[in-house]
Amino acid sequence: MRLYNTLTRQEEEFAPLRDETVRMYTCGLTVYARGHIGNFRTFVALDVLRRALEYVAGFRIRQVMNFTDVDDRTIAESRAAGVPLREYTDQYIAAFREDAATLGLEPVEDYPRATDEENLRSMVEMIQALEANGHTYTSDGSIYFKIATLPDYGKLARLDHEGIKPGARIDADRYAKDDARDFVLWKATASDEPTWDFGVGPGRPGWHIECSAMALRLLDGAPIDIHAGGVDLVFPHHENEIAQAEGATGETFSRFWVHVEHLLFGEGVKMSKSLGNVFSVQDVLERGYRASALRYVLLSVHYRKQLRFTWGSLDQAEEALKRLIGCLARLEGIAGGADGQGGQAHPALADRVETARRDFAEKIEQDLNVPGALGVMFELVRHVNTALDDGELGPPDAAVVKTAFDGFDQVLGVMALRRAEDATPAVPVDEIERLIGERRAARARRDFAAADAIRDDLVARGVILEDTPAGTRWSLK
RNA sequence: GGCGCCGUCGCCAAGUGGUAAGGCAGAGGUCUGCAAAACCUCCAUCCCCGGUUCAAAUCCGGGCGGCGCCUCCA
Repeated sequence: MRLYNTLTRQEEEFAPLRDETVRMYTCGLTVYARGHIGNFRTFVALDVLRRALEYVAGFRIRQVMNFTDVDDRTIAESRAAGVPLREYTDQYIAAFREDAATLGLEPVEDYPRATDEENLRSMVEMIQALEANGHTYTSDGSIYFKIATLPDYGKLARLDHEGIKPGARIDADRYAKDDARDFVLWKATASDEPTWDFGVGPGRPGWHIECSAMALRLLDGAPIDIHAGGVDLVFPHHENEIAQAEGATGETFSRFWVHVEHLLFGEGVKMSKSLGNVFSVQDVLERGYRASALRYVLLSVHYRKQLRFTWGSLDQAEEALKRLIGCLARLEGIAGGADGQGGQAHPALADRVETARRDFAEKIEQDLNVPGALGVMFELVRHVNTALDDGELGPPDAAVVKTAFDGFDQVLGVMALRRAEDATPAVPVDEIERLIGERRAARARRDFAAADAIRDDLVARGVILEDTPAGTRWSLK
């Protein structure tokens, strides 16, 4: 598996350090609001990374994704809502889980929250280690990281001191800092804010410390294999995570850094809560699009390129997906078909399938070239459809092809999602089947008006009927 | 002002030195009670200008355009 590593700005061969198990930390949401589809672009891309490492490269996975449930925003919003912080963030964690399931994200092994006591304690321990190593100073009760004490500070983002934008609002804190880029580790809190006191004085954690501490605590120490997140986290968040973890332990924090590019909305500005141009997964669903189409869109651009999202892209994805699912449905009709006339396998097709499997894996192993892999899959779709049209594809072939598609979807996770959606149609399945039976009878007595009425009625209720040589097939709009 | 990424058919998007994958849309055809699906055929020389090379969308230089980071942010 080759992966682009932000640390070296190069593609490198990846393998886990220990036990064939990938120890991966993924920055999750700050839960002051529902995540938007830009956030989920990252999460879907990292889900594909996880699946590729698991099903293509064959590694075991131990992945941690955090929830930042304490910061200026969460505190401010929960206070505005008149709800305790924990209770306030609970609802957005629940929303995340719902959206993640809707998009078919594989659950990761651990979803720690910053405010869980064992996590706060490990943050305090890390701060104490940093103090012991001389990387900190205190100002107005807050503890800061002094970047001047770490010679290779900036190695990830590659920003030098002169790169700081003149006039930028670099000193947002009320507290005095020695250097504009010094950052807070533990923030002395106002009296009416949540406060914890586990050894470095009363206060709350700075944003960056939680990830360093939780990654090392939950992934058995440095170095972890992969640390990932959206590109906007490169600086300052990930740079500061490195400073904290390496300043405290003296060891490399993470071997690989993977960053997912932004999703841009419409004419091309990033989707972000602060810009107010956000749409959630639920918003997309409410506009009548399917989650599977959204996942497809999110998948269809390489993860290191900006993805320009438009509503039209969902329409295109929907059509592409129908082509894919249509082929699968035909295949299953053959595989389970009573009219299967037996066991002649087609070596030419078997070769095609084998080639496609190999090419697909090759694309994925090349820094997750999902669009390229989709191309491979669609070429196979065409060949399979042709064989199907010519009646040259029997049950044994169908099974082989079906297995290949299942393999593709272990990585893509989009067909299974589609299937799950179709499993719960608005019209009960037995009613659909009864109506198909009635229509068949109408057609048999050449009462096409009645037959068409049944079909039209079902279309109006979101169910599409298609007549094939093997019988009538239904699918959801 | 500093750093970085990107610019491929009407739309989306792979390809990064050997002569342009795939999806959507479109045109014509086959099949079909109709419809749909499917299949076949057609549909680009890669933002511009220079350069390197036997050979460049792919490398180098210069433009033009877009976006991101430098500040909370996936």
